[in-house]
Amino acid sequence: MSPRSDAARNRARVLDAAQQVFAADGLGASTEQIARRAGVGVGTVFRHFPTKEALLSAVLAARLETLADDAERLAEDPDPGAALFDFLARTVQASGLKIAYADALERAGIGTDEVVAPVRERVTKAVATLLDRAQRAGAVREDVAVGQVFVFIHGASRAVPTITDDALRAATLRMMFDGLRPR
Amino acid sequence: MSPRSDAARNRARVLDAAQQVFAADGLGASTEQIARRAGVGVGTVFRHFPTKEALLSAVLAARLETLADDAERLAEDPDPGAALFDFLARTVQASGLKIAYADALERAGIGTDEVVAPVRERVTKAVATLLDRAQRAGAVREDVAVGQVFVFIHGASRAVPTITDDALRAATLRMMFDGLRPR
Amino acid sequence: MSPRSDAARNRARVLDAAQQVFAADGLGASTEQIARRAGVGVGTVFRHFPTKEALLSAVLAARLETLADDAERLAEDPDPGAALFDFLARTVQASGLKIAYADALERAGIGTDEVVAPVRERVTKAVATLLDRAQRAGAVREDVAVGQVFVFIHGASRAVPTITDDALRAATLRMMFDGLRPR
Amino acid sequence: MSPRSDAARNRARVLDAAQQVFAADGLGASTEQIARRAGVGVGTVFRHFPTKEALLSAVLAARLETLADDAERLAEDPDPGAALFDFLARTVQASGLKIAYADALERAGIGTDEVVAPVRERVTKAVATLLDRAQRAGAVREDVAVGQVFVFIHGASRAVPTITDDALRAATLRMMFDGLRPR
DNA sequence: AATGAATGAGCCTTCATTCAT
DNA sequence: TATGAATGAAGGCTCATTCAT
Repeated sequence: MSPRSDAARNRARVLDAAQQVFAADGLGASTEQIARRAGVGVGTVFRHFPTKEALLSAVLAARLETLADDAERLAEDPDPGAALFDFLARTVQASGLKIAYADALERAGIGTDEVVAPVRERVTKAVATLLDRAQRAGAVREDVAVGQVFVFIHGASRAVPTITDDALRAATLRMMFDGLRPR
Repeated sequence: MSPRSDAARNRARVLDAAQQVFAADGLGASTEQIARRAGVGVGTVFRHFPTKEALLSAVLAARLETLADDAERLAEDPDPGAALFDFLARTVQASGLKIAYADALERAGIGTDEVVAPVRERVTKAVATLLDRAQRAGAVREDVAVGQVFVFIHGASRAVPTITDDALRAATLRMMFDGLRPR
Repeated sequence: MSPRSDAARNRARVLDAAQQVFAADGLGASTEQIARRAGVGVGTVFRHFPTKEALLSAVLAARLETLADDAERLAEDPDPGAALFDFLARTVQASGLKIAYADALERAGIGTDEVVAPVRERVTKAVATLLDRAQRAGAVREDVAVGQVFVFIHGASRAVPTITDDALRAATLRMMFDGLRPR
Repeated sequence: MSPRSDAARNRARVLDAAQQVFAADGLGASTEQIARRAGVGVGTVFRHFPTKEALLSAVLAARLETLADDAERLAEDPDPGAALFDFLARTVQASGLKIAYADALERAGIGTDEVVAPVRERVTKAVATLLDRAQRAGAVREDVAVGQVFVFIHGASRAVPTITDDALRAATLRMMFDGLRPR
């Protein structure tokens, strides 16, 4: 909290706070609120992220970074089918973001910017690999394109977390992604 | 025409305008804008819907009303499986609301109020019937509950309309709902 | 002050307040301050003048309107020389605006907009007439162009009002404008 | 080089930068911007000039210092009339400050402080000498006081530099100062 | 002495809501 | 009942100033 002591730490705290607040209150949450949650002044938020959009982009990028990590790690899983569906489940269930993530995914302009674009490409590539392997293993329909997988993620991220019962939520998630399997 | 009917007409115009504006610009659209679109003053909007939330509720209720109508009509369809999936596709593809609808569905507080609750119950009942018949006909998994159907609707409404290519959108929709079918 | 009672009156009050406040505290004065002076809420200021620039333009336009009126009235004066110098003195001495007026005159972008442009043209024309007549009467150098007259006005408006002694201020003003006379 | 001279060099750089930035962007320019231009951190700016006002004063003082130098040098010119008018023209045309200079001159509080006061007195004295000599030589009206000369400088500094055409600007300047000459 | 991150007051602007007409 | 002007709380953002390093 002391000035200068660690700018990077503050940046991270703001990012964290933003993640939580956006998740809890939607993208409309005020910068003030985020600053409070991060334990810093508004000015600090704006110093690190000059615009609300920039903050949003950063949150989204951080989120996608994690996704990419997950996907890349799973690309080496011996069971390609399980790997893909694991990835999907983990992604949707991931604590925290939820709404903000999905919201951001669909907001025009966000996700197109220079901060997010590279990460997005990385995730896309990783998921494409996951998908390809799953298809070769016969665990996923042949006619599924990566873009569709992201639509599934988007939809599931939005809707499924609204279920509070753990078992039911898991079941619904599985069911929705079952649409990707061969019949 | 009597003042009574004048008022009724205005109410309808506002509701219509709200539907369009929310669909086009999101729930953040200003009341002013809705009034302009409806060709009335802001005051009139507030006379009919004392709060933005009330307006939202009314829009949602109207939307659900249509859904219920659809569902009830389809309940008499000779092919129960087709009936359910027709209903789902129609619901998601329905022009207009889309995002606003889904947004509203998940906003806490909305959909729980006295305006929406009854309609919601009606839709639920109608969809339950549709679902039950489809299950009896073997077109849908036995272990699906109505609640889950709504989660599917919610997710699909959010994500699928972001696809601009008509054929791809339809295919994705079908694929997602395929998760409801028996394997 | 009551809503609706007289929107036009409120607009005028805001304009008046803006004039005074800008004159007293410079163009940087806050809208809040202007609202307070006008006895209205900030929202009202923005309803009438959607932007600070718009308010500035309006103030400037109002000011120029008065100038144009003055100039046009004086164009019929039997003594062309006196007419021009009267106009100049009156313009500079005019209570109120002072700083804001001159500031606005030089701010790029302001004075070029659609609100100010027409009035500006009107003043220019009127002053051109005044100048022309004064030159024909031999009261002003032949080689003076209207543009230069405005530069004189601008400079004098800025500097002369800083003199508090009435007689000295008048004398200085006369002296400065003497530069326009034939030698 | 000793820390002493380091500090001195920095002070000068800041002053220089401030001069340029104020001239280019007006007194509203941010301290950050000035620091950047000077190639130092904001902290350094504030170490040397604890307040924006202090910085402004310093800039003004530096400017007046130059003026005083000019005036004192010209006091020995064999042609007293030419000397005064040369001084006036040079002062107004002086690249750099222009607007900021004039702004500062009229802002209450600035120019009255302990930093500026002494220099101001020095300029005043020097200009008084210049004026006196010019009057004795019959190049300037008898009834002109030093204060009025400064008002002329102020007004001309504000208005004349807005003219972009070199010849026209010079002519206008001459014309305005002609007001000081005997008729 | 220099640095620049942190701070928070303050600015412009938007918008739901009220209420005189 | 309809209207739209008025209101003021909030929101995003800027900037002078402080202070740990």
